[in-house]
Amino acid sequence: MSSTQSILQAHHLRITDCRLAIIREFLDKSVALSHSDLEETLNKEFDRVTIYRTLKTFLEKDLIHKVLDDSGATKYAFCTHGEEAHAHNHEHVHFKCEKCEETICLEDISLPAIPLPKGFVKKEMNLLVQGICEKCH
Amino acid sequence: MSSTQSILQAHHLRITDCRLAIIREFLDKSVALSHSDLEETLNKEFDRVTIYRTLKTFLEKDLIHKVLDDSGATKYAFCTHGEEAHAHNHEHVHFKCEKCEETICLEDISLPAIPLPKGFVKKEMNLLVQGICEKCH
DNA sequence: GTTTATGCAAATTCTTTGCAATACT
DNA sequence: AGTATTGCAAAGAATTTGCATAAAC
Repeated sequence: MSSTQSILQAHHLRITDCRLAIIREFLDKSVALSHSDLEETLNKEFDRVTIYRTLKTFLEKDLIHKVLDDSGATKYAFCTHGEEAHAHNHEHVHFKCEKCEETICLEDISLPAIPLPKGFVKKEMNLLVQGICEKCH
Repeated sequence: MSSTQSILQAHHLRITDCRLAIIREFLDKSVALSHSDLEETLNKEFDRVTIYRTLKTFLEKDLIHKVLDDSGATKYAFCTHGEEAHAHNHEHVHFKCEKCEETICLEDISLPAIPLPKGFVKKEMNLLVQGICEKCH
């Protein structure tokens, strides 16, 4: 059994071609992908609607998470953290290149505590750094 | 001449009712607003398309900036920083309440330097903190 | 008077929903 | 066999474009 298959099993999801293909995309590319990125790459192998539903399912099962983006398009990235180890890691740091528009996860960076005004409770933090990546320099 | 009018003049924009109304909204509410927020509040006083175009113009002239949001809707906030003083302030910290969905600017917080991988150049940073605000607690 | 912004219509794109057929366990 | 997933059609949002009219300078 392939590792992509066991990922689905671990999350109590049925093994289907579309789900396997989408997981493989995330693992191969290791950048944040939008619905339309997937639609293009999978080149009409699966219905647009199926891709929407797969992304929604993956989100609910915490296989992927949303990545903030200023373009309007919702992007997603695979949650690579081992489930147990980082189950409560709700802090994400991403870098988006303004030229190639690729967004990558900066895994190793942790955010400092942000002093919030009184009465505010933090649940999650997302930092998006924008600039030029090493490939486009 | 009102202050909203002089804001437009300072950015070399013609003074029109729609532009004045949208600026007033941002100044009054002091939270990040989406196109549909404005459409509702301005209650059909202006065409949907005109609001889109006004937001686009304001973005280009740096009167407003995009605020990251995980809902898919693009939100905008007024650039309150005095232009000269903070012209190069490309760091934004926002807090979004998961209950009331309001997003506010945390003006006074500055972000630490993020150690980027070699070859990466930072242009802008956006931090979105999500949780519960003091009103919804 | 010239230039720019607006409103309306219409075209695109993005996303969701319902339902019957199919695939998974 | 029973349940969940898929594909197709179609509906509903969100966003953009073209063009004639109206407003700003």
